[in-house]
Amino acid sequence: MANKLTSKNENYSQWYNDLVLQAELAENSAVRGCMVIKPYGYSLWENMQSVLNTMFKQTGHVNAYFPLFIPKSFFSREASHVDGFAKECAVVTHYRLKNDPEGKGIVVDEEAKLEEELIVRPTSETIIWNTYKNWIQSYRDLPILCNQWANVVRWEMRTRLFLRTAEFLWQEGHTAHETAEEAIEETDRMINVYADFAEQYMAVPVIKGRKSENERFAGALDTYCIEALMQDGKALQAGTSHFLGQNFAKAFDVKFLSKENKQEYVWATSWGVSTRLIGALIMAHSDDNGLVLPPKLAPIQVVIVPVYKDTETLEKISLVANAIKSQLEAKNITVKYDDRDSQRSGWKFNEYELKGVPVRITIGPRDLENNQAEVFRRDTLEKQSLSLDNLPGMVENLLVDIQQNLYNKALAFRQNNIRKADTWEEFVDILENKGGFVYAHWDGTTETEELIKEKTKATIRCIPFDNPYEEGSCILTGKPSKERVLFAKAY
RNA sequence: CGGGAUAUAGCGUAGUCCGGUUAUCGCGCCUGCUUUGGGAGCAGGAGGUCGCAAGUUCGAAUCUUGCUAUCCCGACCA
Repeated sequence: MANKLTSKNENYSQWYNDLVLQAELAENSAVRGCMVIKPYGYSLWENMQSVLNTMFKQTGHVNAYFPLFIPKSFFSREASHVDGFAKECAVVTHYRLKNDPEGKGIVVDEEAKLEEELIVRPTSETIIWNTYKNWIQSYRDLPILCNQWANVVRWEMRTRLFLRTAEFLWQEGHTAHETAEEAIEETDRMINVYADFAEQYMAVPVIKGRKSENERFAGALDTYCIEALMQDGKALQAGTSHFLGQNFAKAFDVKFLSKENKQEYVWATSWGVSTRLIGALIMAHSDDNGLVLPPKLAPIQVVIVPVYKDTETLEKISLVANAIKSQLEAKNITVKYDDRDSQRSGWKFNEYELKGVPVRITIGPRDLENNQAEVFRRDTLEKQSLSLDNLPGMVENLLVDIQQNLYNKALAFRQNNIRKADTWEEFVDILENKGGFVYAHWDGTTETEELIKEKTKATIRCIPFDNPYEEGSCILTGKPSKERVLFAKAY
């Protein structure tokens, strides 16, 4: 028998890790902090990419690709950008190896030292703005609305599968606009696209808001984000959209001739989501039986498992199973019929639960006799026997139902885990004993934010957009405040 | 980069303090038979530079030194 997943109450971290590994999503690679995304995990990512691409196109964006390597000098043009990323960059210094003259294998050829070191992109603002400079002369060239699907490298000290790996996959959108208003509108548009994706496809409810100055992206004037709550009560930043102002335009000298025949710097945004979303998906919905995937993103939406004693029975079952498969596929449902003889049916039940397949259809001799099939839903673990006559329609509805149920469950969990705190004692008590988001007053200073982080490990996740005006006093310093902000311990 | 710990088969481990026959056990893998409606049972089998290097010793997984890697806690972070 394979290892059972450990109870998440005992060790959430271990639970998560087992889940990622056992559900065949990913594994640690030979390279420190990097991961191998296995076929099943990658298929999930491809589904996410496909939906996001559609949403990007609907909002007028196009895909493009920019270099992996960034000359070191580009990097240092925007001062706060360097500060933010310098400590975690992988650097290429040579371009050739040679045989060791002392016969000890392969060594770096010191003669092949690069004149200027290349940085493996931790994000692409600099190389893209250096390129945009050549694309933009007139207001007629604007806006530029490009997105890039790429890998990036950030040499983090501590890593975790999907949540924080040294190399990760993401998309990064980089846009250039004539006016600040237009750029802010774009920043806002994209955070809404991300929120819609998270809620409607991932079934993960998120809170949209603005980052505090301290948590802002390196080089941005404003950072919008979506924050999700995981089942262990920790928050996860699921996506960000930045209003970059004219910082990068000035650093890379990107000007355009306006309608008024004046040279002006362009206004910029950038926005991105990464494979971290897979981590969010895992931690938001899964249970001790394994992964629970929302039907809209699941690589396999329905699996059919035969139960049989002899090959003759299997043949009969296969006739029925393949017919059901075709009917479901006609409704654009992804179906796998697992008729492998090398695994027992009980083994398969567990396998597909572990992989989070939303619906399983079991067909055995009993079902053949009664013209029915057993339908199992992953989210509630409930089984019911359904007549074959209207099975495809029922399954189609079931998938919709599961998608909605997952969202409702996650939303209810979040509502139960947002608490207001009005005193420091209350604040600390919630963070230590209950977890989740704490909605509290803050005096608006970075010093106080840092102090709170030091004392409780909680950070300001965001200042929600729909925040009501409310007079109050800072949870720590007692200074006046006009609105509450969302605190939480975060991944 | 600071503090702590660990390294034994594909994975998880016993043995290390106190050196001594053929390195323990479970999962997984292979073969055969019986099984198949919730991770099958029995029988047999394959698989090891005990992280790397040097040293002490008649003898090292075990002791000493150096190196490397990984994990946990901090700092950092999508």
